[in-house]
Amino acid sequence: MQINALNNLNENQNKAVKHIDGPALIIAGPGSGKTRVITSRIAWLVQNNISIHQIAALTFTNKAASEMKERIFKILDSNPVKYLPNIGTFHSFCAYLLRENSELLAVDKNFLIYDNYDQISVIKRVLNDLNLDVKIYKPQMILGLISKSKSQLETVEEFGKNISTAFNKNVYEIYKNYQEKLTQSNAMDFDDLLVNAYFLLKTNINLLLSYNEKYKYLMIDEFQDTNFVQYKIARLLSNEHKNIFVVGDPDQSIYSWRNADITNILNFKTDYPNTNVIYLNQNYRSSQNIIDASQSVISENQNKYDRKIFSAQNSEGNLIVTVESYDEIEEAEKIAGEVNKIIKSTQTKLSDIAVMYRTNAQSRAFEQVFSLNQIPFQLVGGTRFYQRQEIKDLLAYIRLVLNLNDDSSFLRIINTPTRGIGKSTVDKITQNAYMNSLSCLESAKSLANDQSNNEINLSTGPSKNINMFLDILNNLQIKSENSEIDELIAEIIETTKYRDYLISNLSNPEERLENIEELISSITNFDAIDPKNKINEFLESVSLINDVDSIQDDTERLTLITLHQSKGLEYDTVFLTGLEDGTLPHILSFDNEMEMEEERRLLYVGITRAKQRLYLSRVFKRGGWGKSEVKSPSRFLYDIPDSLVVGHNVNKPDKNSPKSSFKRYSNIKNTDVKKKPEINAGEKVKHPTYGEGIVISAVNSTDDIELTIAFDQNKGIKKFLYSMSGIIKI
DNA sequence: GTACGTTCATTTTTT
DNA sequence: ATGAACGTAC
Repeated sequence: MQINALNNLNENQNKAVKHIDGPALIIAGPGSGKTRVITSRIAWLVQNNISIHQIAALTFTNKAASEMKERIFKILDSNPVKYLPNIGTFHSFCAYLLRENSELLAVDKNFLIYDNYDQISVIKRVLNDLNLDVKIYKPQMILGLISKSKSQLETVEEFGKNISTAFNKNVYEIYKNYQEKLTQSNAMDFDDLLVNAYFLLKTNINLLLSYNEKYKYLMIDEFQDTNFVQYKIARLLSNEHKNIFVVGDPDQSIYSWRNADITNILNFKTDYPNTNVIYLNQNYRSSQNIIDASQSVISENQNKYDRKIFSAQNSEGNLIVTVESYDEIEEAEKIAGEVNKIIKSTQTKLSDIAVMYRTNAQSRAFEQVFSLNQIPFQLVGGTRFYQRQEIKDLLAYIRLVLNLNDDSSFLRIINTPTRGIGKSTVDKITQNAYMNSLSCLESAKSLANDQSNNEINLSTGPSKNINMFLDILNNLQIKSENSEIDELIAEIIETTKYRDYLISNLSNPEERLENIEELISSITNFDAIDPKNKINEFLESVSLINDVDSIQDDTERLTLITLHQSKGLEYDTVFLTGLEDGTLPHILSFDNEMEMEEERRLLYVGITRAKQRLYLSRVFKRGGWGKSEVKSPSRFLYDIPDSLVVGHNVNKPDKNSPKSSFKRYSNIKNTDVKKKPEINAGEKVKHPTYGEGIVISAVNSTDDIELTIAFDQNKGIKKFLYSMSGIIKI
């Protein structure tokens, strides 16, 4: 077997790759080739007669897993890798373990994986059952507490033991009911996958031994983002052979809100006494200027891993470019222009360019403007394909047909399309289900048919409608048993008149119909490991992978991606956008020092994705929910030295004043606002592009004046920030 | 009881 | 933009 991956490794990388016996901890900076080291090591092991099946490689994100598979695939030049369940995320690996050994658990092999949407729907139902206020017991927050407890391997009972406040007592009740509902629906949430896999291995010694025998070598990428359960699972899997090889960078830890635990790295050496620790501080990715900028940002953190990253490149590279725009549309337009310029004047391809942002909502403006400018792009995550209403509806039908206990799906589609089963009937169904420990479907069936037995009564109209719905389900079930999945979907659309519903009730019906077509083709083309189990495998991939938008690598596209998802990736040119206080750092981390440091690491991750060109973009005003807010520059921008930046630097106007005059964690003033004369409604003004107009209104905002101006001819009414607009009085 | 229009509040990151 | 909550018409 010809293996080329081991060429061109430096001394330390080589040492890491060839360190075979016992535990190894690789602390590596950005761009040091972490994934490359892992894949090279796998290749090297294979070269030394270890079967690829004896190696388990666990990653944190799907992207990382598929990247790794792709690389291994290239190195080994053969394709069993594609289907290997032992190279993947922790979650998919655990789901695999659980399904393989479902007979040891009290669960059906085809358990469902409840995603965030399903989880929230369950929590809301529980709150309804228990008569608790959604405003106080915010579902997302409750889920956070439950997740935290689970990832500490605490049981529900243990959670219940340590409660002092009335609030926590209710959280405990919610948690208990939540878990019961999941069990009843034969479903697991993301944390259950990990927890159950852990207990499965922990309590079945023979099983554990067999997996220790099976997986002789264990690799973990992005180790800084593992949580407690994941670490415990890793310990079990490496229990016998102790060939555990982990790679991580504490400065890139950005998932603490998901209970990622940095102490896993710190304790590693204690837990594995013979650990070989290798540091990789040389950066092979970025130019010196980019590295310098990243260092200047990260070095302001108190909790910093102390080390010096140095570049493998000789030249300093391009200066970092700042982009300043009026609002998010102009930001997207300027970046679109810059992208076109780069494509025209350099060798850079669209696939070498990424636009990154803090929150998914920020992708909207880019989608709009790039579509308009015919710049092909690929949206990673975002309002994901599988989160779309019409897709969720159809998947809910499929899920319910396969598993009648799936209450989340039942409640989603019981009246979608509307079929005369309104809120009060649904309330009765869930109430009856709660009181008699029934699934919602059973509850509905009994309410509609044997009314004598229940305290709750339905009148004839809703009863008839429920039975109509049950008939539809029955027919679909029969259909599902003797036809292909695309026929089932066609049948669903047919019998529910979903198309009519969609056209008359939802926005953008054409787009939604296209999405349904895409769903059908992606199911049809889905490559199942076990073809007989195709639909279940597909549903699992929908919950766990959720990433189809990013699989299309056949055409040249620019990438739109959140900073979180960008981890582990690299691009020739990176546009970091939304560098405003409140966006990055996000406003919700303002009063928490730890979270603020994590936001800083997030920017660090973003900066270090760039190889050659880095753009830092911010706006003066960002729209949210109808409203629009004046934004100050991100406080992090002030940490990047002037000398590294070309364009308008936030530091420049303040050049002579000492930096300490600037209060880091307090409200920062927009220093870029020019001194301006008064301007009032009714005055005549001139704009550089739109020409002459009349001020309709002039409203003072934090640091500026918001102008609404009506222009001559057909240019219409436009809004500006005075300091940015170039508007002059005439 | 249901459908449908209006109003009001919401406001991160992901497996 | 989206969903819950409320009011109104059938």
